Amino acid sequence: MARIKTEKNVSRKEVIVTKAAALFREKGFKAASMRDLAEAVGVEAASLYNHIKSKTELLHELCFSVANRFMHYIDEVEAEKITAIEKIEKLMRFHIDEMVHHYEEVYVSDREWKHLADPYLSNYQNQRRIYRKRFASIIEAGIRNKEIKKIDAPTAVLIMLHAVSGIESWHRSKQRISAEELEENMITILVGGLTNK
Amino acid sequence: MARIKTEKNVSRKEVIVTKAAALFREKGFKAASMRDLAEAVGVEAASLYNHIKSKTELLHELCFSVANRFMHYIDEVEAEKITAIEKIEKLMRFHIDEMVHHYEEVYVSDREWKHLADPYLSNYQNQRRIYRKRFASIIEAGIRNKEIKKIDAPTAVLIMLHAVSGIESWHRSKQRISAEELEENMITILVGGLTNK
DNA sequence: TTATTTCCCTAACACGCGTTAGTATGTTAT
DNA sequence: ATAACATACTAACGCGTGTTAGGGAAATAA
Repeated sequence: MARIKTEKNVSRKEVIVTKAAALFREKGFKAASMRDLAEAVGVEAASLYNHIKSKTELLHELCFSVANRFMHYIDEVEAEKITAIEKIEKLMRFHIDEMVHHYEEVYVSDREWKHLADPYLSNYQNQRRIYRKRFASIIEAGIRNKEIKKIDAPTAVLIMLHAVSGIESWHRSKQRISAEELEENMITILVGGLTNK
Repeated sequence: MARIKTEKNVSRKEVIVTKAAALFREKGFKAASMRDLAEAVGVEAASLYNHIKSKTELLHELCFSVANRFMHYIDEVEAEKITAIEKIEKLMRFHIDEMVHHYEEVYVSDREWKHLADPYLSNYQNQRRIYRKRFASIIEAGIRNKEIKKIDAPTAVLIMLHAVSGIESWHRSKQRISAEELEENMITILVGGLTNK
């Protein structure tokens, strides 16, 4: 009889969630079937339901675990006594690291959250909106004390956040350059594009 | 009896393709059903098949019409006798305009091409790869004659192209700033981020 | 008007989906 | 060894999907 393999301190549910992230990333949430997932896990589809409540629950878990990580990090950064540019650089490095090291999860939560159902959907959208507002506030503070070019802060946030998702292509292209080089290049262009002079 | 309304010089098929773009953008290709599309068009699902061959054909048309526009434009730009930075600025402005004025199509072709079937899939992926290579070559030329910072060109391309897709949020947020302001801000940050000094 | 073509309808198909019920097997605790 | 539990299986459900067939209505051509 097949059995879901677990390593120490990893529940069977966590194994499923992880495999789901990879599958949702590859095929998209709607196109990925529970039978696909079962096969990836090495078990029959019905057996998954001993560990999870529904397919959507998998998406919840992915989206909110990612969202929480970003929320906690921006809490930290906001509290630090450093320049606006330094805050933005820290945030961007965090985004890049997350996209590099937790690729599947982050990608899925970024692209597939539309398929969440209320009340999770509105909740998620709210968190996203708030996060962007807080990011924009940092930029605006930087503009006021002339660290940063006079630009529209919300637009700058859009650019920053979406640029990071380009790392998807880096993953697919088999990492032609190292993660560190990737990070430095992105910081150079993006933070450099904001900085005054 | 219901009938698909057409204006002059617009075929019924074109009406369907346009509505499909809006629907695929809103729900995603897989989640959008032919019955949804039929309702949007004002007709029964089966009736659509008098005008189209399949659901996938709709995706083909969208993806390749967008891809062709970008390919033709980069042809033009490459042929011009202007600096690398000017070429990049022209390309970026084109990307932004396309994303602003043909939002649904461009968005769909950017996010849903995964659901194309071979041979269209490989064809599309190829075109994309080639386009990015050509874009990167322009950047590399700019680096050689010191117009542009010493950065990894393919990474810069990723950033540029993905940043543009942030315009999606601008569309959803009901266009707080004008399209022109949006464009100028994006150019300032992105082209500014590349430029040497 | 009549003949022809274009378009849309209803009905139905085969299929894949997420999920549940009921049962058997393997693991852990007594 | 035996009881209790966790986890897997098979079988099946109701539903929504893309698509086809065949017939009737509306527009166009004669």
